[in-house]
Amino acid sequence: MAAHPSQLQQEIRQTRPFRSVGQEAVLGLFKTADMLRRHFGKIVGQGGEAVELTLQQYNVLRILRGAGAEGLPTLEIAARMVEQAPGITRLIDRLEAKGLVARERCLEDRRRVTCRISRAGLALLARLDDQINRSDEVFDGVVSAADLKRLVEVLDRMRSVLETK
Amino acid sequence: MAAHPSQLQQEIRQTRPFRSVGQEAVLGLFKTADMLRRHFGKIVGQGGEAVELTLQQYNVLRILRGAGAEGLPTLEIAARMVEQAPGITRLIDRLEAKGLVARERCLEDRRRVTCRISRAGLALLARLDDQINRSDEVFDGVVSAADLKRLVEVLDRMRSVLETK
DNA sequence: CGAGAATACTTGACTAATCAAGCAATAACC
DNA sequence: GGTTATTGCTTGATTAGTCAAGTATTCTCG
Repeated sequence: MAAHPSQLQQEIRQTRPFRSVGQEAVLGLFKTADMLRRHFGKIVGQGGEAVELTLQQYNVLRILRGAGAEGLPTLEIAARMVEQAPGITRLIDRLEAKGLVARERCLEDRRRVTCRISRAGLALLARLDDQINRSDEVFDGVVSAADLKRLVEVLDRMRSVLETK
Repeated sequence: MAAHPSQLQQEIRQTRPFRSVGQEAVLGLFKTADMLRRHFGKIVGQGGEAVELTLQQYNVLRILRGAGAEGLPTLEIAARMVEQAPGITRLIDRLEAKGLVARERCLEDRRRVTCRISRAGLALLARLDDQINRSDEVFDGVVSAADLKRLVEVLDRMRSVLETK
């Protein structure tokens, strides 16, 4: 059974078959995520001039836009990131240097630093919204809504397993 | 419908619902891949001493083990990587420095550099095999083989879309 | 066979990620 | 109220990733 090589096998020019579906799923996940990262990275990384963002920086701005005027402390941002960011301080340093985020020490708890998105940050996000929203729907027509929903559920279960590891 | 927040929404502490299933799938993919990367990265990154690997370095070694004694030219390795690696030369530099890979100029075409895995490289992979194979099956019991297969297919379709972008 | 294009890397300069250690502010406990 | 622990970052050192430009070798075609 399954004598012909899978699509992924061809993509990475692998002659031997995968050891298991589990392995193929893991590698497929890596490769798909990598391509997606590059796709979205290209969008946020071409603001021209000095307003190029990395995906992580973009994620911070999105989180801060969602948080509104009261802002969020640094580590709360880290906790909300899609991808872990141990270097959150310097990540935000760079956003502050570009004038996209403002920081100030929190008065109630002086250990904390409250971060807020600036007007320039909001403007930049607004400029990117269209392209990003369109890209979020890049799979429409190729993968059905039902399949996407199943995908989301499977990914949820996968992360539950990984959380404990 | 869907009044309660999704698992992913809770994970990233997002109050607003996602704009679409497409968006949720993309973010879920990023987050799952990030967790998987860290999980596998921990395995290959703890060889102790000076034999710690990154996932990318590990991938190169796996490719070279598969290629056998005749080895592979540098850019052919790059083409076979699961995740793109523009810095392939220096990636292999580091493997060579650790004595895990040997390189030599190809005689038929002197532009090429043939890379081969060393005995030490093979030994290192052998030491990691068990843990990696077990991790490839980390989802067994949580995600059915049928679901994994569907996942693989959906990911294949996603990458087909992204290839042209 | 000789000029120009293409291939296969390599290098330099810069940016970003990672881990461990450190420091100041607050909380918890006796 | 004084010590200890915890929290919330910050910094330093190291490693890795990215893009553009450069070099050597081979290929193509008149």
